[in-house]
Amino acid sequence: MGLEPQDTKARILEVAFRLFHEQGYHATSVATILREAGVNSGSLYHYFSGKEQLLVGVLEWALGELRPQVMDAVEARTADPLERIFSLLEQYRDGMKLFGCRMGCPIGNLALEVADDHPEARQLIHRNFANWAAIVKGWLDAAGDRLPPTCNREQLSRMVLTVMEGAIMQARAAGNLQPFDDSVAQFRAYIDALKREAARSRSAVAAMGA
Amino acid sequence: MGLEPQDTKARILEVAFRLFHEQGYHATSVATILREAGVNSGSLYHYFSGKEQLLVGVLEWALGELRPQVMDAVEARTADPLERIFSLLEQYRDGMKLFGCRMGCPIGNLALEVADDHPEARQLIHRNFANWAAIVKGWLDAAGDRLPPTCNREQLSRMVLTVMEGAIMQARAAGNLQPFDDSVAQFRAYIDALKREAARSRSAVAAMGA
DNA sequence: ACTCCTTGATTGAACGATCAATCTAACATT
DNA sequence: AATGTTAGATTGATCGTTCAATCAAGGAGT
Repeated sequence: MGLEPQDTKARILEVAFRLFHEQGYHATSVATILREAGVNSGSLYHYFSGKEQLLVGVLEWALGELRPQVMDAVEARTADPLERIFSLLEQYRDGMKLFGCRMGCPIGNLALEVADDHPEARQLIHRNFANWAAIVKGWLDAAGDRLPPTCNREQLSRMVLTVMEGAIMQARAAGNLQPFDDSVAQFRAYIDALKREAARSRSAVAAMGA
Repeated sequence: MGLEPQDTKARILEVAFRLFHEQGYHATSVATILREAGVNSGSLYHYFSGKEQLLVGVLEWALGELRPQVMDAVEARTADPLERIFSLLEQYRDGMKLFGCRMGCPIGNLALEVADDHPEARQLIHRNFANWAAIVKGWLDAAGDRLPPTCNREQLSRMVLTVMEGAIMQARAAGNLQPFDDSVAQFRAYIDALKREAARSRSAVAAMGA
């Protein structure tokens, strides 16, 4: 074929990622991956020693996809660092709406399905989460004194991920976006409270300086 | 046998619930359920038309277990309605710690694994969540004017579930409880902010009345 | 008390389908 | 020729499910 050498492996990874996202890990058969990727079993087992290592490969691949596929779009669309958080949440919301409140977060799904049984996969899921939260923490840092000086921004960045994953889970169960919107509304109320607290802190410092 | 008629069915439900929780739905084979419950396949298919209907049975059974197995313990241990929320979160934390950050919430796991494919199961998962959140909303209502009058308590009760599920997911991925504790700490900061706001609102009303 | 019939529960071997994985042979490029 | 890659039939195990047979228990009729 006229395809370059690494093309088959990339196609396997993309298809596997998509199918794991759509159906879950256990519900996705190797045969289905092969069929949809247009690849024979020999090729798959040439690149991956088994289904479990394919999962590992997918999670490693996902690590590199987060920034270009998700975060760059958010940063391009929204300049304000705090609003970027809600822009990110809205982007996941759009995805949910597009798929009829299905599928949700590909990493989150795998976290609950395979984390207990596959240590290597668990570690990579953790790194995907840490990667996600680290970018959000960058935005929180960029917010400077718009957040209170006492605010633990690493903690808060994890909270953002918590809200997103919990909100998605409930939206899937409900079959509609209301639990998602409710959670985001409450989280915005929290951020607003933090902003007001920071404003009081700033004016107190200003009064001190005067 | 000396066993009453419904004993076999109950044993199947309990074992299936436990195995779905430990391993997930797809990863649990009917054969394993049969073996661990000490039941033959014919008996299972006498009570349930298939694995999918067994899942439905498990979710219906879980509906009735929430209050006696989970919520009653919280209400007995903690009287203050707002603190009951954190007592509930701590109870799930204890469970996670006991199992080495594994398993997590049985309903949450099924939500992400089967909600898309089994409409009847999705609806029951939703009812389990709604049941959980409704009890929490009862506590929020009982908090009276310790929360701001503008506070949407139904929204907030969903937020509590969001925090728990998101926190559990990250704790499983990390293999430790820090993301869980971080999320709860942030949520406590939010509740504290709401309490302060309510206090300001009360004193304002008092000033009006004076 | 005795037999007959029904009912619901249980047994466990067996089924076809599908699972992940393996194998050898062939292909492409260098 | 050597190496890396692909083709695709094939393996044995396991999957969810079926089904004819068995068992225990309880009326109904005599």
